[in-house]
Amino acid sequence: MKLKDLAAQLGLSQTTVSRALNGYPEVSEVTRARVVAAAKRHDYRPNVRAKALATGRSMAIGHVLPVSNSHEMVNPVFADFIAGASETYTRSGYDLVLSVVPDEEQESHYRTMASKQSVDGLLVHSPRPDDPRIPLLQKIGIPFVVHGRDSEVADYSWVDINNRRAFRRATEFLVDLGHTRIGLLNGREDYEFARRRRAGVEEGLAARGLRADPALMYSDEMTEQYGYRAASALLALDAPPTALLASSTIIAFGIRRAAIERGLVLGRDLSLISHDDVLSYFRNGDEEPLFTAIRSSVWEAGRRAAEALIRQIADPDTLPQILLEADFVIGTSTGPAPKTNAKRKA
Amino acid sequence: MKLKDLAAQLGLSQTTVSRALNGYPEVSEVTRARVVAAAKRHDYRPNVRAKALATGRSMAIGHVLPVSNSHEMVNPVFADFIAGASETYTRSGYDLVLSVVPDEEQESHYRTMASKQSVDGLLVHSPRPDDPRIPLLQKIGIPFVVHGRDSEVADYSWVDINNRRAFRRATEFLVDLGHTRIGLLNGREDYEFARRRRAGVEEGLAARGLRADPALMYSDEMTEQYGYRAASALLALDAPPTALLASSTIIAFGIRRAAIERGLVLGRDLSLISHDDVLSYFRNGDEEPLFTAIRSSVWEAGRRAAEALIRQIADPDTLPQILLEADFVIGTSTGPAPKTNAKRKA
DNA sequence: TTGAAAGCGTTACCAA
DNA sequence: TTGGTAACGCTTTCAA
Repeated sequence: MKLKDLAAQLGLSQTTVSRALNGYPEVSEVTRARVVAAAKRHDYRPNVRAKALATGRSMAIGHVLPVSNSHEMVNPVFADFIAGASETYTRSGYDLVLSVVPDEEQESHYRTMASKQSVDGLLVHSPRPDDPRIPLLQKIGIPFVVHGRDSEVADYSWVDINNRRAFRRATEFLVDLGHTRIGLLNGREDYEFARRRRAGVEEGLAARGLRADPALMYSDEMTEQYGYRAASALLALDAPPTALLASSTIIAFGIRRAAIERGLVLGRDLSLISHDDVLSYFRNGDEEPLFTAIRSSVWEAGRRAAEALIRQIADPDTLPQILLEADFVIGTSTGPAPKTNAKRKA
Repeated sequence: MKLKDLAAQLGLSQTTVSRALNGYPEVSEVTRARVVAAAKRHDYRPNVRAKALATGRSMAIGHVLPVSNSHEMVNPVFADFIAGASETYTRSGYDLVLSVVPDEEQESHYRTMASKQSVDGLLVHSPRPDDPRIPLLQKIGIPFVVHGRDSEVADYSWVDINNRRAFRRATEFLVDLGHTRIGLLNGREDYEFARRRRAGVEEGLAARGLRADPALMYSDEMTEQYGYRAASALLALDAPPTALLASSTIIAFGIRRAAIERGLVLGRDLSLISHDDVLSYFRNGDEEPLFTAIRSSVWEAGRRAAEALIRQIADPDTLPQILLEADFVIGTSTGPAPKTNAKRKA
């Protein structure tokens, strides 16, 4: 059933039917009611492609997920973020066009999307410092919202986690448990989020009168192997850390492996806190565990980003804004610092 | 730059330019070369919407992810599956249109997609037994591939994990470690995958001369709370299980919580194997840990599903087929059965 | 308040 | 091997 047929059925012109269905004011209410009823009766749905061509709007929003080829893997937080966004899009009649693209093809992919005109707006994930995608999109003039941000001051709309505060809080939490040697297994510090996390750790230590020990701080691509190797190195030190902060779940897997190998029990011999981690809880035994809480937060962030983007598409003069700065830390296997420093063997 | 402009520039008709660019044979190679060069020079990209309208093909494939409202959450395996699919789509020029839809709106959502004609094919996730979506799609006549399957015999193309064999193997593995009381925290057994998992466990026990104990088998919506409550109940038994099989990562979280609360150490006091789980490894210390392996498998499954779907779109007469029956089990915190049955207190 | 007709940017049919 | 022109299904301008 297409517009033409429907119009013929009703003895009206396509124009009128189109207007009636799209809520234009210059249609008599009597006519509109008739049209709407008929449309419902015949289960008429406009062909989106034709509509898109005619209006110039595709009613679709693009999300481009970067995957590092080095470890071909999707960061799990994206799933919840996208789910939240999708929910909003569906409600507003937008489609979500997802593409998973290797890091190095990001920029060309954005160009393609823009010139194909297949989406009305874009959601940018995982920005890097001075990310070239951002000026590119600004130049192209396509509305976009960034999940994360590429620098301290950002002149675009973004949604982010308060990485600095989260890691500061986690650090203070550990110090208050009695830990004094706290290691950080960070992501690559040429990413803004990683810099902010490191800054948070340093602030937290300073706030408790401790100094950051560079020997306990690692930074690299977030892989399981990295977590394993770095943790192994740290645990082999004469004065090994009693607590570790991991910048991702994946890294935490590696840490876990290293700990198991040495016969260490997490939470007793070694405390572990991992951001965007879903393994365990600060608050043991709560009915609403933290891992549910964080996933909901990410979900919510996706929702807000989507809303902002839709608003921006509708009104391109919308000013850039901070949409959400969620504040959470997820803990896994934390406990007080052990009384002795004795290294254990597997 | 549109086709018209490009044609004008070249002093050719739109028809010829279009043909040259789309690889039609009836264009002289000289002309084609000229056209291709000019297109590249002007960075010409056809408008996908116009193309879609003209061809009737939208070059997009829809994935509809179900979320249960009860625990608003996305199953993490979808992320890898979709990433794999996306990779394939991108290479073939397809877009991936993702929608996350509450369970109860699935069917109407599929109808909408079909009548909007916004996608050329669909990927169906999480089928239920006698899933109404499947006859619906068959009736509509839109190509689709199912991630999972809704019954023992399926007359459509699907990709799935060999749930039965995986759980059978896991069970045998545990028995061989000396476990005799093995609990199962299954998903809802009105899903085919859960039935198959249960069958696998029963087969595994039978193969080792043991009988399944219904008192050790639970089945419910896969939530953390369920995992916690069921595990707590099991661990409070006079003869508690020494090993548990969890049907999902989320359930394993709950089990972990229950175990911690009772002071049990996983892998020593209680063995835990969880399907689609990424927490730990059968093969401790391997350089390629199993959790990487499983994610790659799921990724690969997505890739294959996508390829099959594209093939089916190109040739609607393609016969339904089984595309992959991946065979793996992921273990977390497994170890030999404890010598004593003494219950420990937290 | 309604309708005719001209786009929107392609592809595809039919002639040349 | 090329080109003219009618679709594709809708919106939107302009007239009535």
